[in-house]
Amino acid sequence: MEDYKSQLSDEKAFLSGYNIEEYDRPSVTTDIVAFRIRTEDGDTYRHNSKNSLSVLLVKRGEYPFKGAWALPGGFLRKTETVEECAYREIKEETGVLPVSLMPVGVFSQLDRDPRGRIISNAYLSIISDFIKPEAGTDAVEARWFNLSFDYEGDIYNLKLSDDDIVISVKLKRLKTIFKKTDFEVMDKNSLVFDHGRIIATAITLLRDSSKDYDLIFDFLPEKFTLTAFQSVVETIMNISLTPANFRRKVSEFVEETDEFVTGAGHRPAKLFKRK
Amino acid sequence: MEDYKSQLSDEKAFLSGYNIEEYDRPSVTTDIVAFRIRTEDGDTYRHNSKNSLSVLLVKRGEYPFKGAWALPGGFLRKTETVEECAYREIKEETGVLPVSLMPVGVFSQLDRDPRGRIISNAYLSIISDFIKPEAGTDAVEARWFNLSFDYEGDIYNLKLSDDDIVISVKLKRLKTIFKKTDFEVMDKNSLVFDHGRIIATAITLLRDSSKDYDLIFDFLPEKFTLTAFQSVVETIMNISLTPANFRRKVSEFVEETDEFVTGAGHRPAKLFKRK
DNA sequence: TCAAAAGTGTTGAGTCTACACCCATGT
DNA sequence: ACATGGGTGTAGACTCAACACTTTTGA
Repeated sequence: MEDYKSQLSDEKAFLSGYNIEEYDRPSVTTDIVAFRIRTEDGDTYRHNSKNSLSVLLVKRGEYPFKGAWALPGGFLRKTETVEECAYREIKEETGVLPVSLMPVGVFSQLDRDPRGRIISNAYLSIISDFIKPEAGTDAVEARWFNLSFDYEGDIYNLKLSDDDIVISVKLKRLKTIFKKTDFEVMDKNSLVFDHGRIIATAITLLRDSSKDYDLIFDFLPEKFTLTAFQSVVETIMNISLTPANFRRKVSEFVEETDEFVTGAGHRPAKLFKRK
Repeated sequence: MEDYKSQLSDEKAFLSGYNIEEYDRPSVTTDIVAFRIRTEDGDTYRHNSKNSLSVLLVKRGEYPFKGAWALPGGFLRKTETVEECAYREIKEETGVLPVSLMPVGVFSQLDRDPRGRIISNAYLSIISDFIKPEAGTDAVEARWFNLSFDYEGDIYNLKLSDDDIVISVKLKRLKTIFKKTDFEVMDKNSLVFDHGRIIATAITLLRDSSKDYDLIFDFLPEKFTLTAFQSVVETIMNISLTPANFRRKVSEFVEETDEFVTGAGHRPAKLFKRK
């Protein structure tokens, strides 16, 4: 430490002569995989409504892949961190503040973008239906696509659909020395860039991180019924649970309120808060 | 999808006119937090040797911070992915192939490097003592520093030491909407750049990821005793375990061999393999 | 002989799962 | 009245921490 401090004036000289522009620099972007639980309407009397997990795609307004559906995202600016960039992009694109924003990984394959060397930092974002959108949304066409992500062995099938649009991606789960789950897209051209791979990685992270229920609350309003809570878990994990055991398991994470939901044609449900 | 395909020739025109150099681009580096279990020698008769967790630092040969200890790492090259860059750097610096290489996160604070806008992708690497170093090591001074990382409440203390050199960093654990554990360095100048923050994040990830024992095997040779296995877990997690229960818990992850370790002054220990 | 580590057995507390069962409601 | 979801109780299986105990060795 001492011999470094004695050289501070040399260091100043070095820095004033240093020109960062002389070195190779890639372009850096963020892409955001924004998740939302969409409530499907149907019979409301007696029956609870069903949920589905959806992800936000935007229609590209510019080349490359103009007109194709892709993840929202954009270039990193000079005066912001990567996290701030992700936050700004999702806010511009959806008009809402994301409840959470979690790093998914860095995607830097040489051929991932036809414009050249562009590195993407992917973020997982959760958008709550219970937070009102702000004004000032970008005028891009954005749609929530219902998502399914199933597997047989190492082969995964990602399906994004909204009305008549269906995007299907087949992926293979890889084991690498990089430990974290990684996927290889088997059928190219189904989703632009490497966005299929990014979404698959993000949904895997979402499922892994949901195990301690921490992320689950981000999909819920401040006060919720345990059935709503359970339904979000089931939707995300694509499993089904028994209510009796679920409510006991989560009891340590929630706190009763003295409010109830009535008018549903069955016994009123108590509202809970996060503990 | 269709209206995008009909525009392929427009897209070609766009791409041929596109000049990536016109846009802001940051410099991109990787920094590697390489961990190794160091066996401390002492009495060998009857007593098992003690382990300690250590991390690799290199003495900076260039400005800025010339002469200070820092994480190994370097700039991303044009023809490699971020992962390949991390792999190349750690190989050049230690002369060994890392057994694993796991992404820790992206560090992009505006003021993290005095040279200008430089984004670092941090990787956690595990170096096994049981893999022989290759030739062709860079001629930089590199040393393994013993690591301790304790906390009281939200305040964490990171200590790196080797012989007479002691580097101490005090950090605060943060709760953010970015979910993943993040730290803020409280006493600047103790470690150059934001390397204190990076190491704290990496050791937290190492401990979290060790819970399923997956990473633990990377510290071990192909065949090992259950006591050696337990000792690695204890060293990393900074806890102490009872052998009887440990061996039952890990039995599902390992497989017996018919070999034994003898000559230790007590009952021979059976060697196990990863299942 | 004996200290140290290797390894097995057991007990009691706690947790998890499946399922039976009652409660409260609005049409 | 009754179907539906809300909610509690409980028996048996399973898991886990603590600790007593036996085995094997080399100086």
